[in-house]
Amino acid sequence: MIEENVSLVRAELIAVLVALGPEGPEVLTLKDGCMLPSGPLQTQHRSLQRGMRDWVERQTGVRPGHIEQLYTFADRLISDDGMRGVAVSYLALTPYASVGAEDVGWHRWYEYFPWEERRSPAAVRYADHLRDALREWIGTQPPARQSLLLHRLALTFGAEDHEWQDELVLQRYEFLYEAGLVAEAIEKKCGVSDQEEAGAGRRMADDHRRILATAMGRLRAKIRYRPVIYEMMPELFTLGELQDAVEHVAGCLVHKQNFRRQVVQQALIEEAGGERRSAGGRPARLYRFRRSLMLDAQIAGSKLPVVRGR
Amino acid sequence: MIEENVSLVRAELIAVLVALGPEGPEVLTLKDGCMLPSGPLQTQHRSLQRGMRDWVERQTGVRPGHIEQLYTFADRLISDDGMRGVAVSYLALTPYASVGAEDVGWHRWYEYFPWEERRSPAAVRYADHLRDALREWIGTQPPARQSLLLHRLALTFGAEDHEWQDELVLQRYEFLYEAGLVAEAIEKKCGVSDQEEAGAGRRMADDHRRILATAMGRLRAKIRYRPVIYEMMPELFTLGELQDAVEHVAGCLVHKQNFRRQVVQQALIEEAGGERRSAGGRPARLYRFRRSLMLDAQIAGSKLPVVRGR
DNA sequence: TCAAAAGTGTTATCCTTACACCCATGT
DNA sequence: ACATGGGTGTAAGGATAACACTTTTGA
Repeated sequence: MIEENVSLVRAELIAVLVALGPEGPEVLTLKDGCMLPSGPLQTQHRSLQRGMRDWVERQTGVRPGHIEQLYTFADRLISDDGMRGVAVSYLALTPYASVGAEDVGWHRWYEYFPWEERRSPAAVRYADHLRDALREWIGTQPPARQSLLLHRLALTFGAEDHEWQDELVLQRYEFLYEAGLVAEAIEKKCGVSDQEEAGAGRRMADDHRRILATAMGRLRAKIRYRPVIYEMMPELFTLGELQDAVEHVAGCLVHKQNFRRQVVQQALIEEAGGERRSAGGRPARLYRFRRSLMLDAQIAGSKLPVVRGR
Repeated sequence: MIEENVSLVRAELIAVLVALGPEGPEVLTLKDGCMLPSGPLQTQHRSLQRGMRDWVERQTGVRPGHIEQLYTFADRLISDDGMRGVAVSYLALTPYASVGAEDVGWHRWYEYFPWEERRSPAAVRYADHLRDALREWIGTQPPARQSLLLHRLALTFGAEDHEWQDELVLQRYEFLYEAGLVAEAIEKKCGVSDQEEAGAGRRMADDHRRILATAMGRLRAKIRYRPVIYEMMPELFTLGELQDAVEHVAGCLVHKQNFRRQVVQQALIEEAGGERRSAGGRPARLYRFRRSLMLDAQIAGSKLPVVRGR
């Protein structure tokens, strides 16, 4: 019954698990930071999502919480066994959990995308440096393409009265890839991987870093209009910690007073009673996310004031 | 090299092509309105998107314009040949084009989701009727579930000071499906398809109507913050026609004066010179979308004032 | 002359932004 | 006493919603 030309494929499931570590968002990886948890769809898997959960738990012991499909793509290359692959990628958010297994661990996502961290002037300078490198590369391109490329540069990296838009993570990564400024592109071209070489940011296997970029962009876009940040918070948290979480994910600073007001106005969180004392400063009240409103939260949406300035 | 348990699957590509017909949005269908264009990924296809385009053009002769991936899911059932399927669905927008082939044609999407058309009081009444039917069904459910279901009803169908949200197309369809109020669910349960029976809206094969609902929800959400509506407009159009298009897609009315002002402020369109005279009334100026701004449009976004009231 | 649709201008309201300031604690 | 982070109030600015009104056509 199988028609001519119809290719059977192996379906690969790839997961980007994100949690908030002590110093910002981290991704769950295998192979010492080089791979995302992944595995083929198996016969016993009753759905794609189930299959993904299964692989993540088997490989890392971590249970994904909030799950969302990211993107599906076909492998560029035919693998050894002549079989083609279709990869379905997922984003999953979870509270921070320790992992035991060998070679499995959390890595700060700004290790992979250092130019996306813009909470300090030094970090912004790194992005500026990359923008210059890109501009230089554009100079080497056919003149006819240059004006379009420069425009694209302005839109993605913020220049000529365009603002830096934090959700364009994938677009920036792809631009750097095209310009040969990330390790994966260099290897693809030269055939060699000179270990820790010229490329910007830490590399990953295959197109896993591309998938990570997709996840990051999606998450940054989403926290602005859906209260997904709470999926990554511990049971109890202070408003300061919540703000910190948002700033780390968004990669930019937030106006404190307005943030607080809007968050409490949403009424998605409630005071838990009790406070947390940190080193120096007034103790902060503890809050908890109102789980009973999960349904509303999924549907209704809520915007966080991710704005400039402290 | 193939491991135990690893299932090979056939990858199916499914397309929802939407265009604006004379009386609102229409979907491109096969089999006299019962199926979406679709076909398996083939060896010669260089990417999923390419494969989808290929099938659409082969089956219908129509060229998809703006394309966007919707969702990927695994078939619930194993098909005759014991092979499992993974379906990747796409949304594509195009200007209205006539089709020649047999059994191929455009169908108004409100044929499939009559309750989503809310531009007239009569149409709103139909949605109200369905809400009542759902409430009745909820009464037959286990008491423990009822309060949750009622809450969900309020959120999705708008009740108890919740507003009707036009982008929740899928959530509403799924709710109706669960309650056995659409034809597909009735057939699944009884095993028979009594032709044009009790179910609300026109039925489709398999879960194609579910995919259509996903597409509709996505499109409705998107026109609010990205100027995708222009992908469906003809080369030249008047502001009135543009507003009509938005209203038909969103399924609700828009404030005329504010719509116009915001649209021209966006500066994404330009006057084309010349006017169009319709039956009665002052002739309207013609505009065209500034194709040179496509790049900005894709990235920057632009919001349309989709609000209540005429 | 009237209905119908295009097009312009102005006002009220709300939400966002920004700033100024007080409070409680550790050192 | 003062540095640090928590917490509150309030005024300026901008975007949106709503309204009233003029213009140009066909019947």
